[in-house]
Amino acid sequence: MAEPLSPRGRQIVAAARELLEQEGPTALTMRRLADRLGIRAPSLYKHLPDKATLEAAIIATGFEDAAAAFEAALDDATEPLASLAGAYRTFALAHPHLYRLMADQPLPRDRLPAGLEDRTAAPLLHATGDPQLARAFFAFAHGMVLLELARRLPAGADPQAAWHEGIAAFQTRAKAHGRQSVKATQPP
Amino acid sequence: MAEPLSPRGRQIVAAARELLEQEGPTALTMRRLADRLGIRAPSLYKHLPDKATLEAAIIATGFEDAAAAFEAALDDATEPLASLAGAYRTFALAHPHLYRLMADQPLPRDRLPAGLEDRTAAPLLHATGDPQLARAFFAFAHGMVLLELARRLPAGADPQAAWHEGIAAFQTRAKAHGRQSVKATQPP
DNA sequence: GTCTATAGTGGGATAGAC
DNA sequence: GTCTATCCCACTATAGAC
Repeated sequence: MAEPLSPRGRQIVAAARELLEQEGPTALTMRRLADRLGIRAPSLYKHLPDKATLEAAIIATGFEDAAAAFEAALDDATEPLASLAGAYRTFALAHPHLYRLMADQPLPRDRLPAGLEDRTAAPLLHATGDPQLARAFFAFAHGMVLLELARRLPAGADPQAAWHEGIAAFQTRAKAHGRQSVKATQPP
Repeated sequence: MAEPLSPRGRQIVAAARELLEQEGPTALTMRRLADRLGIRAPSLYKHLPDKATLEAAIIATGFEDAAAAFEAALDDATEPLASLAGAYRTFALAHPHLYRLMADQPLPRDRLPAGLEDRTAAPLLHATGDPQLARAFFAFAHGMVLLELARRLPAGADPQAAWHEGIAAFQTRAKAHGRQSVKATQPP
């Protein structure tokens, strides 16, 4: 689905991601990007067909990084769900504009490498052991991160405490699921 | 903080909300709004100082509606958290563009009626009995709604099942809090 | 309360020369 | 691979007449 980019194309994507992360989505224009590369905007179109392709390529690099971070968080974790939540939060708060580009809109799945979305989701599925619970926990983490980024929690609120409450709630639920599964596979 | 609007100003805000809800945020321009009202864009500025004021006024009407819906959901509910989650989801899915305008960005608190944000949050605080848990549940509901609106759950996924998992997790946690509170106020 | 005219800014993208 | 020149679009907002 996704046409491979030339080396120059990848340079452009890297510069675009920097621009987005440093100055936000409104700064990500073909003109500003060209400025940063020391060329003129029309020259970009020799390497990329359009802006949508550029954004999809940025999103893909974000998913690669996120997947790696989530996989690392799961290694040797004594509390997988808590570790994963920490990695999720760290990634999103370290890359707020990138995170929003990745998560705020329908995924341009046709323009992403095959399997990348699944790879990013795999650690969470492993940590929860249940797809529905994974989705619910995903929603919680996504919501917390967006509330933090949009400064929507009350001024005096301690986000860490809210994270802790949510993680605890889902850990309990995950253990309940675990017991159910074990019971179900054992004779009565 | 917020200057009261003239009757004509309120008509304009109502038309703007319709436009936003029906055609999305990119359609909410002063020109399109004027078209809908049968006037020219510059005429709008006789009734509203700028677009930010218009958006804040739309947001305020959304909060009024949401607060009323949440309060109704809590009346006579046997499962307050589940009832509130249902009302939250119903509101957001019925008004997707409005919801995003209300929730995706820092609140223009200076331009909103005093107390409106607190009134909207009150039912959730009542249902959870704990501010941190309320924030965590808020994040879950917010995240679920955004994942649904952005079609970010896998194609075959059943959002209802994920909602159910999350609600169950937080209900358990709320009951644990309840017991703790009771215990704490009773002699050992 | 509405209009016309217009300023000022910015965007994505193409054609064709070098 | 880069350039200049350019098209066409859209937006917020103001000034001043009626």
